[in-house]
Amino acid sequence: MPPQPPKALKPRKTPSQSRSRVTVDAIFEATIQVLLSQGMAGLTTTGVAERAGVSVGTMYQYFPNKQALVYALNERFLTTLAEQVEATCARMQGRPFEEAAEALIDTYWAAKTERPELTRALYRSVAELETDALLHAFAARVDKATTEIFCQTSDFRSPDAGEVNLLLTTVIYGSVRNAFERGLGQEEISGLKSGLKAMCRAYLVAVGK
Amino acid sequence: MPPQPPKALKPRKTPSQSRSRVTVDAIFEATIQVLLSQGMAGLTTTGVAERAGVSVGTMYQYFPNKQALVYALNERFLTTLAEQVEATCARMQGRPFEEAAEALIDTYWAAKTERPELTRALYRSVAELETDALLHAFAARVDKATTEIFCQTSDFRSPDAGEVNLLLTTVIYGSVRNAFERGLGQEEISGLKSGLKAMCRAYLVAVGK
DNA sequence: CCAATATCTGAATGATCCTTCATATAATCT
DNA sequence: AGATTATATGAAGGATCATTCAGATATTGG
Repeated sequence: MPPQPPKALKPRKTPSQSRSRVTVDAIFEATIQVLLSQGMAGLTTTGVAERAGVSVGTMYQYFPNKQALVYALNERFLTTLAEQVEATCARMQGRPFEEAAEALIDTYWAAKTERPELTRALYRSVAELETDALLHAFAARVDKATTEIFCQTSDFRSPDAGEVNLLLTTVIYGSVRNAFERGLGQEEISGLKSGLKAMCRAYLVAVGK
Repeated sequence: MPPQPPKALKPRKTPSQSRSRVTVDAIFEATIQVLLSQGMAGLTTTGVAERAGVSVGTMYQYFPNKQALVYALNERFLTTLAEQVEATCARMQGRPFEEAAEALIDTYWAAKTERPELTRALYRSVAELETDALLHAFAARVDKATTEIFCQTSDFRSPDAGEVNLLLTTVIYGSVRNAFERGLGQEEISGLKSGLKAMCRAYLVAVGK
């Protein structure tokens, strides 16, 4: 594999007939399954194809290479997450930021908790790809949505709203991830969640208008 | 490579003569260099050996396989970090927790900032290994050190000290990591650092004795 | 029903690269 | 110095896989 530019990560062809849409879905689901059971190291094109019940060639009709597959998978989930965050922000328009922050935490948490093992697998898979652009775009999109909330309803005094926004986003996102990467029990996890909320609330109150 | 048990991750042999200690150091440094320039995907045994100026066979005298090499590298850094954390905790014995928390943040931050690119590379490399045990041991060691501080000097009321400790550790560690994974400028980074401190402080004050 | 188009197949190719081992050189010890 | 142990060499073996392509099968539109 050539070191830097993995050719292209973009899909090769978009399905037009319904049977190919089924195929692509099957490939995605198979990728998830293999990722869950074998991890990124055990993810082979033939393995995924077999699990999906299609031939390798079919895979290559939609994804130019293996990494494009994992890339697309992550893109899918990040897009969904971004939409959920935007929805939460829209719903929280005009509410006090403490509430908005809590709602954001709930949103992240729910998204990651839905399939915890998959969450961990995806976190790992991202590390082995050229996903900087993807992650950056996601971060920008989320920042935009949250900034609107934090700026609109507020007149912060000391640090400006953008800074607070970056801090909250970073802390929330990072903490949620870290909470997942430790192998914690259910009680500890939910304890962390409410603790994180309390922390954000305390900070906002201390620094707030 | 067999899916699950990567044979052993333990070193094969410990150097006894001084020339072999030099060799092992060279291998470690070469691993770092390759990791920095090619990433985990471009890390090959022959590549590392070449960069280190030794033959592949030599590498295999000290590491049973490629992953053991990366494992050992991470182990080295985590051990150093754990020692630094313990030192910080020892130094902070008896001081108010707000100060202790700030000192902890400084310690983490300094460790990660020393070689930022290496930090990112190691974060990524860990994802592709069976490092659960390693990370768990590290987490336990750090938890132990910080717990002593937070329990000793304090009589918390509502959530118990252990919970607060877990929360702080998770938030600090996760936030530092996330701060690194965004590609931020120097000003934003240091803004985040002080913001994180303020947040921990606000939380501790709000919940504290 | 017949083109035209979309989708699928999977053996064969070829590249990569981890790992071994028989042999060589250097250090240490007695 | 001779024997023993430590360390180094790197070509060759062999396994794994990503990727291609020439040809088969299915769907659609006219």
